[in-house]
Amino acid sequence: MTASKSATPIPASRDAERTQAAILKAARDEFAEHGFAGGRVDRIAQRAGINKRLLYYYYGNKDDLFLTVLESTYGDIRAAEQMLHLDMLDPVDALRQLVSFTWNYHVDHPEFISLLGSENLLRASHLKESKKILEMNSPLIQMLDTVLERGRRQGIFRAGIDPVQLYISIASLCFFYLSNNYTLSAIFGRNLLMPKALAERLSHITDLVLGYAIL
Amino acid sequence: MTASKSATPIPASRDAERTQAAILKAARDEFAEHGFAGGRVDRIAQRAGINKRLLYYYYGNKDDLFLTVLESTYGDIRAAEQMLHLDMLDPVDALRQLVSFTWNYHVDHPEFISLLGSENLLRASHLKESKKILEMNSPLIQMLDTVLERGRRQGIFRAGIDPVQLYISIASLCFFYLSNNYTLSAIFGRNLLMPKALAERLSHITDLVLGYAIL
Amino acid sequence: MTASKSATPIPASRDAERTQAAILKAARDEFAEHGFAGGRVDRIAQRAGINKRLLYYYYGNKDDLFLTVLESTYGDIRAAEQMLHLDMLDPVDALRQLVSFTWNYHVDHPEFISLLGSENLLRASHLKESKKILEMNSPLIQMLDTVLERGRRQGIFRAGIDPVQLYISIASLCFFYLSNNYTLSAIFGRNLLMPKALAERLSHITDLVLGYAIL
Amino acid sequence: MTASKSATPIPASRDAERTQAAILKAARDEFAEHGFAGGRVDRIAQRAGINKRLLYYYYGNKDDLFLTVLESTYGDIRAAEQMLHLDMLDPVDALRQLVSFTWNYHVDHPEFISLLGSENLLRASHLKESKKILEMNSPLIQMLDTVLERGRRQGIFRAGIDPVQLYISIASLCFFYLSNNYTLSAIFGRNLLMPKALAERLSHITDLVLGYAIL
DNA sequence: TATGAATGAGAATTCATTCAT
DNA sequence: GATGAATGAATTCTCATTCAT
Repeated sequence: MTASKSATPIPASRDAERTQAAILKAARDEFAEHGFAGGRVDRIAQRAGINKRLLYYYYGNKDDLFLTVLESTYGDIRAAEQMLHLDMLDPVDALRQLVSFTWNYHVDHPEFISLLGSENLLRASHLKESKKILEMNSPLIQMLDTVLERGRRQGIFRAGIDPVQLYISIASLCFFYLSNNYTLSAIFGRNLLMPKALAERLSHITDLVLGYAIL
Repeated sequence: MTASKSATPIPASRDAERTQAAILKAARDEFAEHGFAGGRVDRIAQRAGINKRLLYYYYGNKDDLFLTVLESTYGDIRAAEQMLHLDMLDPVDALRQLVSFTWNYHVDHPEFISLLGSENLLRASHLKESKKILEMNSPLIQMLDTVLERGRRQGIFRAGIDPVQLYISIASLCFFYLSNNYTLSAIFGRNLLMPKALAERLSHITDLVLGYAIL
Repeated sequence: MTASKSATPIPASRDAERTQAAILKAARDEFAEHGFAGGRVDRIAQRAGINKRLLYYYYGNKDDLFLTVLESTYGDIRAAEQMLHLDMLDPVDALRQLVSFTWNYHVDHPEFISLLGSENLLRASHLKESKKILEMNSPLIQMLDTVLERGRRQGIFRAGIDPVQLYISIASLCFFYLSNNYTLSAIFGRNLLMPKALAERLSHITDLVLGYAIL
Repeated sequence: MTASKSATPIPASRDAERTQAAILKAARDEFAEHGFAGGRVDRIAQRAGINKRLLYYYYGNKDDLFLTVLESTYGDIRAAEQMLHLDMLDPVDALRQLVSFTWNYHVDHPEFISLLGSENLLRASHLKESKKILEMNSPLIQMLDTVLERGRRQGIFRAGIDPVQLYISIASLCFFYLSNNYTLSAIFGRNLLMPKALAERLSHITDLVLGYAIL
C-alpha cells in the first residue's frame, strides 16, 4: 500500500494551500505598507509570485482579500494572547505582564498597527461585515477582570475599575505611540523609535497603569 | 449663528481669499472622510463649488493641498491650546483641565483624528517636508511641565514625571478610543460613541492620569 | 498586394505579438503625423484598434513608446542599408548609388523624416537614453570610406575626404529638401514635391556630390 | 512750445511697443526652446513679465503669435542678407562668402533652426496663411544667379547650375548639421558642436560647393 | 492699458477586474 | 489550477482662453 497516493491525495491541495498562504502574506505586507486604498492588487500578485487571476480565484476581490488579511491578523494576536497565563501571577505582576505583552506585541508587529489604522480610517467597513471576528473573542478582558478582582480582594487594587476601559487604555498607550510616531517625530523633532526611547515608553506606560490601579 | 452660510457651498465669485478658504474647507472635509488616497480632487472641487482647475491654480497639486490642510488643522488646535490657562489653576485642577480639553477637542474634531491617522499611515510623508509645522510649537508641553513641577513642590504629585511622555499618554488615551472606535465596536459589539460611553471614557482617563500623578 | 489588410486596424485578439506590432505601427503613424508633443495616446489606441490600457501594458508610457518607435525606425533603415553592396561597383557608380539610395529612402519614408525632426526638436531626449541605438551602427560610413579610398587609389577621387562629413552632407541634401519643403514651398511659392521636381533634385544632389569628389 | 507733449504724444504708445516687443522676444525664446506644441502661453507671459491677458490683447492667440514670431524671424534673416554685397566680389569669393554667411547665421541663430523645424513639422500650417512672408523675398537667389552667371562667363564655373537648387543645397548643408546634431551625436557618439568640429564643417561645405561649381 | 480670477475640454496614466485558453 | 491578454471607468493634472474689474 503506497501511502502517498491512496491514503492522502493532498499534494495538489497542499500546493493550493501554499499558494493561498503566499497570497495572504503578500497581501498583508502590501496593505500594511500602503494601506487599503494605496495597496495594489498587481503588486500583491507579484509579491506572491502568482498570476493575478489566481488571487481573484481564491479571494474574490480586493475588499474580501483585505478582510481576510484583517481576520488572520486578529487570529495571530488572539493566538499570542492565549499564551499569557496571568492567573499564575500575583495581581501586580499580572498587570505588569499584560502591559509588557501588549507593548511588545505592538512593537514586534507594525503591520498590525498599520492594518488596524487603515481599517479604522474606513470606519471598519470590512470588519463590520465579518462574522468570524465576533467569534474570535479576546480572552484578555476576562483575564484582566479576574486579575483586577483578585487584586481588589487582596486590598492592593482600587475598586471599580472597568476592565474594558483599562484594556482599551493599555492598548491606547501602546498603539498610539507607535502608530502616530511619524507625526509626533515631525512635531517634536525627535526620533521616538530608538531602543532607549522604546524602553522608556514601556516603563512610563507600566508606571501609569500600576500607579492608577494600585491603591 | 446664522444658518444661511453653512449648507450651500460658497460660490467663488472673484474673491480669491474666500475661494481659497472654500477649497481648503472642502479639502479638509473630503480628506477627513476618505483619507488621502481615497480623497478625490474632483469631489473637493465640487464641494467647494469651484472649477477643478482653480484648485491646482491655488494649491499646486493633491499632495500640497493635503499638506496645507494638515498645517491648517494643526494651526487650529494650536490656537485652541492658547486659550488654556493652566497656570491659573491648582495643579490637580490644571491636570484635570488639560485632560478634559484634550478629550473634548478630539471629540469635537473628528477630522483632526482622521487626518492625522491618514498622514501617519503615509509615514508623515507630507509633514516631513513642512517647515511651518516645526514653527507651530505646542505650548502644552511647557504648560504641563510647569504644572507638574508645581504639584511636585506642593508635595501632591510624584517626582520624575516626563511631561512629554505624559502629554503623549493623554493624547493616546483620547485619540485611540475615538480613532479605533470602529474596530473596537466591531469586536466588542458595543457602541462606544453613545454620550454615556463618552462621559465614562473621560472619567476613566481622568482617573487614570490623576491616579498616576497624585501621590 | 492584397488590399484586405491595409485599411482596417488589425483587431488584437489574444495574439500578443500582433497586438504589439499594431500598437507600434499606429504609434509610428501618429507621431509621424503630429510629432511627439502633438501625438495623442488616445488616437494611437484607436488606430491600433485596442484599448488604451493595453498600450501602457506593453510599452510603459508615451515616452517609452516613442523611443521604441524611433528605435524600430532606425532598425528599418539599417536593414535597408544592409542591402546596398557598394563594394561590387566602381567608385563613381558606388557614390551615385549611395546618393540615390539615400534620396529614395527619404522620399519613400516621410515618417522617418518627421520622426527624426521631432526628436531633434526635443534635443534627442529619448534617443540619448537608448542603449540599442548605439549598437545599431550604420555600415554606410565604413562602406563609404572604402569607396572613397578605392576611388582615390584609382586617381579618380580627390584625397582627404572625410567619409563622416560626406555622409552627413548627402543626408543633409536629401533630408532638408523634404523636411523643409513646406516652408520652402511657402516662400518660393512653388511645389517642391512634384515628380519632376523630385527627379531634378536627385540629379542636382548627384552632380553636387560627384562634382566634389571627382578630380 | 514743449515738444514733448504736443508734438509727439508717444510715451504711452512707446510703452505699448516695448511691451509688444517683450512679448515677441519671450515667445520666440519659448517656442525655440520647446517648439510650438511644447511652448506654453503661461511661460511666455512670465518670460515677458506681463499679464497673460495682454498677450491675447496684442496677438490674438497662440497660433497667431507663433506666426508673428516666424515672420519676425524671417524678417531678421532677410535684413542680414541685405548686408551681403556679393556683387563686389569675384565669383569664387562671392560663393565662399555666401556659404560662410549662411553657415554663420545658422550657428548664431539656433532659434531660427528650431522655429523652422517646428513649423515644418506642422507642414507650415502657420506660414501658409501668411501674406507677409511672400512679400519678404530673399535677395539671395537673385544675387546667387548673378554670381553664377558671372563665373560662367569668366569660364570659371560650370554652366547650367540652378541657383534655387544650389541655394537650397547650401541651406541644407548648414541647417541639417545643426538641426539634427542631437540625433547625429547620439548615433556617432561624438560631439558635433565643438568649435573645432564647427570649423571643419564650414570648411567641408565650402569645399563641396566650390568643388561642384568650379570647373 | 492692464490684471487676477476663473473655466471647459482634454491630456496622460492608473486601477480593479474579467476574458479566453 | 493556472495564465497572459484585454478592458472600462476613473483619476490626477494641464492648457489655451475668457471673464470681471
